[in-house]
Amino acid sequence: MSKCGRKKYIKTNLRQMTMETIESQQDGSVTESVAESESAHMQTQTGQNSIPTLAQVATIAETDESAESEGVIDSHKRREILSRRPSYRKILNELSSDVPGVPKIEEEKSEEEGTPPNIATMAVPTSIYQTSTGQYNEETELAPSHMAAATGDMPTYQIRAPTTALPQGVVMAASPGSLHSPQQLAEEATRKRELRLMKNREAAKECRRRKKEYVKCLESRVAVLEVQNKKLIEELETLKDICSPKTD
DNA sequence: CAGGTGAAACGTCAACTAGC
DNA sequence: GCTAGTTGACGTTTCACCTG
Repeated sequence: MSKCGRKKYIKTNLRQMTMETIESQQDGSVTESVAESESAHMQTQTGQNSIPTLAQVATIAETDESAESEGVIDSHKRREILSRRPSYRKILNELSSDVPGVPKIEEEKSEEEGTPPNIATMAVPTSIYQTSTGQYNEETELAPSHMAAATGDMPTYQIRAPTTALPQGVVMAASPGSLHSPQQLAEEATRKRELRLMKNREAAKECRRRKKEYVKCLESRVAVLEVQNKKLIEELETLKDICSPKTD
């Protein structure tokens, strides 16, 4: 098995193991509350798109097993198993409204406002074009970064910070209807694709950052609840001692 | 020191949701 | 209905650490 294949295997199983762990810890005290709140969010926030129950997972897994034995892998079934959960921002923000100590995930402001340190400050032409629906989209040209940030062979691309006013040299791109030549159409398609990729790249980074924050938050919550649980157990023991004195 | 390994981060795709 | 945003999955790269 290749390295990637192994990692994939581990990742997939890790997810499954996590679900199993939550199930096996249902009788636990602290982990239960976390798992409960987690699953509650999964079920309440997404409605029909919520994470399937463990029984459902097991059922689907069984059917999958038989299907796989026949050599048929249904990607839709896989999707069902690995269905989406609500965004980390939502989960955490809801948690924060329930629990005062839980911080909210805020939009990156302080760090990301202004020019990021590794942005290449070369002049990049930025144009804004109007879509068919009348929306103004910012068309940011991709600029290969010549900074040391690029460690790999692939060039890294940086985003110019959007500006509210139309910058100099802004070109109101022609509407799709006015693009005649196939070359223009191809260029437009390429630009759109690059823009989409660039946006998604940034979105993925942001998503990962939120996920890390979310995990940290859950970990700290577990720590707090563990302490609470310990205290309550001690209190219970004390009360037990008081209520049932030894008859020596 | 070269090679193996695991973890983390990344870019991309695709499915999905929310907002308009 | 369309579009932008979100996120799981996957493949790749990079880095640190370990071992022979």
